[in-house]
Amino acid sequence: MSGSNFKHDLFGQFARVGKALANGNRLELLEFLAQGERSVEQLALVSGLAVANTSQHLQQLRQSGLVNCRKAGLQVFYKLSSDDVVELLNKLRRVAERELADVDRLVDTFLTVKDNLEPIARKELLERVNDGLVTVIDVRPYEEFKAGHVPGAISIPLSDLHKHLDKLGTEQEIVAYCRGPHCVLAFDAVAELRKHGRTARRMEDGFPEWKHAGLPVEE
Amino acid sequence: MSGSNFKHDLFGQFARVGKALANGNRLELLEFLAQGERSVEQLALVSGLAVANTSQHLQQLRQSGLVNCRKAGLQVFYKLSSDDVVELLNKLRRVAERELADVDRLVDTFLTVKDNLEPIARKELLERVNDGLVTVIDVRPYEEFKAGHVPGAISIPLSDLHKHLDKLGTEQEIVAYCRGPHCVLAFDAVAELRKHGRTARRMEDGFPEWKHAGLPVEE
DNA sequence: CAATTATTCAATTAATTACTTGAATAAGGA
DNA sequence: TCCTTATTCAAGTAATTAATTGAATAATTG
Repeated sequence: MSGSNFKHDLFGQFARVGKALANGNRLELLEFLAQGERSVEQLALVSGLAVANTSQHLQQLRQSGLVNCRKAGLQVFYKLSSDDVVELLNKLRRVAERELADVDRLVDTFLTVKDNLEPIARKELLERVNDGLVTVIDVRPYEEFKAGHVPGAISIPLSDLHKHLDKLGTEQEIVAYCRGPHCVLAFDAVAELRKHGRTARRMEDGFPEWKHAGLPVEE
Repeated sequence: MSGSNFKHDLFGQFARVGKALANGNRLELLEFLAQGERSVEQLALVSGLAVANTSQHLQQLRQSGLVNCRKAGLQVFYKLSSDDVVELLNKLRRVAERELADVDRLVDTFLTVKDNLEPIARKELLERVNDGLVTVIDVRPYEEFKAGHVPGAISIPLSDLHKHLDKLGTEQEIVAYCRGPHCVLAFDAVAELRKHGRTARRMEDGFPEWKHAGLPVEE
């Protein structure tokens, strides 16, 4: 029986799970799913992928056993299939962060996937703004800021960020926001700020969602 | 800097590690490397890949930070870059196994075999060896046996098993072990032995784990 | 120095994967 | 019943990846 291909099949099966982790978009979907159950549409929005494409990625994840789904009315909700998957993602993230930190052009301080992904909630931000604990910056183009913004926020379009760095102290936490969950302006702003030693996070979603949640708006 | 899509880069970097895990042959190489440092040639031999191909896989693994290497004379020795990698592999294995257990077509071939081949725990084995109740066979290549093995075990490389069948009586239980939890040598050996009417089981995990557990080793 | 050896490089081919597009389901509401 | 909506399917193209081959590097040995 020594000529068997059990071995080959076995590692092939392992690799199916590996393959599921081999694509940045799928990893992003998994990270969002780590926060809870989500519909296909939500996931498409947040990842910036086409719906059909998102659906296909999700099916791959399902076939490799990392997620499962339930249908509720018109929507299909996906979630991670077990805590093992969360742990697997954590390990993967740790290895990626630790190993790529030295080698790569992306400096260690901002290759922290989780921090970049875990934005500050709107309510928490509102409290902190009221207590004067954070500096909020609006990194959208000035026109959009003028049309309405989070109270107390200052306008620093991403392209001008470097000019305003000295205004932003290293003590107080900085929170950046932009157009919404699939806008990357705030991601890049946070990366830039961290590179210069500031403590920075993204705000949950973006201004449209802030306004839609009925929170105060300044014009 | 601000023109770059940081978010995209972030997950792209993250996926580099995922991609390294996306191929059965690379996973097999990693499993062997989990046992310790190995030369390219050794790895090629054990995995059945061409040397050039092995070398290329190893370079991919190195670029994703999972392994590193040192040159000693003519040879290049690769090893896992940290314990985090071992943990990552363990998580991957667990998730993959859980998935294999319920769903798949491979269930018919490999997994039902696996179920039939419930391994014997190391401690239990040790007791039985001491009481002379079992015959322990080491089915790894002779070189590996020579470098250290379970006390009292006899070396029967899988490829030679058929020649030694008559030595192995039908009365006493036979326990086979190999390199580790995903080395299939012992699986195949047990399958072969059972086919010939012997009572056979695998030992839990393999020799590296036995040694690591602080159990006695014979050289 | 020439020959040997282990490994890597470079170029080719075959296979797999990602994304897009437009159509098909399937559930719910008008 | 027909319309709308969320999701999936299927087909095509572009891009990436795996394996093979033969040549190129280095370190060692005779």
